[in-house]
Amino acid sequence: MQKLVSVVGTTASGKSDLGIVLANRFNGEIVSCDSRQVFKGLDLGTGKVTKEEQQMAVHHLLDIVEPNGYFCVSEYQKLAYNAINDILARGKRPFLVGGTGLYSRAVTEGFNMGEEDDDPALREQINALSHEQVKERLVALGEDVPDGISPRHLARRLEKAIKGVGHKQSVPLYDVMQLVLVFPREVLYARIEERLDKRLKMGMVEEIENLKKAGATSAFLEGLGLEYRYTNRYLEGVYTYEDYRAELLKEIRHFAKRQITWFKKEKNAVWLDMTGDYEAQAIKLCEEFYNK
RNA sequence: GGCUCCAUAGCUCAGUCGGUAGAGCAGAGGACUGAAAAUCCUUGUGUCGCUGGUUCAAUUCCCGCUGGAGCCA
Repeated sequence: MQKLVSVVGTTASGKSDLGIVLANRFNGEIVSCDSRQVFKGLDLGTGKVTKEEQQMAVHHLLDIVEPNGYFCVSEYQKLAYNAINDILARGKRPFLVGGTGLYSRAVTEGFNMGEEDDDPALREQINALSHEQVKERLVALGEDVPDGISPRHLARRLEKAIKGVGHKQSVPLYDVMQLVLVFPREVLYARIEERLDKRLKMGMVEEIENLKKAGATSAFLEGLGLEYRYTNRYLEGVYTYEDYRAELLKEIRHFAKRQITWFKKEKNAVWLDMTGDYEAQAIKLCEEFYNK
């Protein structure tokens, strides 16, 4: 099995920078693993690497979807597999770098997603049902209904049950080592705040204002969450600037917490303490992994 | 200087017609295989400002004190 190093971590944990260091050190290329950076024009708000940084190492899977467009895990997985295999075929090393846990897991664990066709009509039909009705239908189909599952997840289960596409065993395609970048909580929160203010100063609000002018819908921006959702609301006059900043800051912290919860279950993971000499450690870990 | 109001969880506040108290937010933990920066779930003991009094019993009533807000001068 070919080797794949994956660099994950919370927002503002320094993934992009470390990715570039490792790619340069090991003759590698970066496969971005970020559900929002795939969109064109979402730059400051997603923390996308700059054009200059993209010169420092080859980056894949950035700017591949138009704003307002649809994108999902299965599509990501396909594209990521292609990018990784292409990099390997050219004798280089792939580095999966990004904070979208579901996407990275789809690749590192090899989710078996099959060839399920989108069925917007069915989804619409299910979305029209109440949470209780969805439960009843699942039970009627003989499916388990776990406690505390969110309405959206349950709806998706019903969609799968109706189509008869069950949960298939994952099939990993690569030998994976994952680096999970971690900061102590207080340090992370301070970094998040510092970075938000930096982005605001660099014109994040204007970026999103321009996206709106170019036709990005409120529904699209709202669905993206965080920077895009709250900046959109601010531009629509829902918040004062002060409340907008405070609210967004809080939501980014919540998001980071959810990411940590997710990463705690990652397999083949090494947690990298970012307050130490993490670059040297990461390089050493990669060397050991490649020589294994 | 006089009068009035306020003082309860990290924050904003509710409440106890006297039997030691509860919401929202924050914080913490968790779920999540085709929307994932999304979508959800769980979690609240704190000298009820301090002192004294009345009472079987006071955070709740009364006196005083301290701090804050307002009004009159």
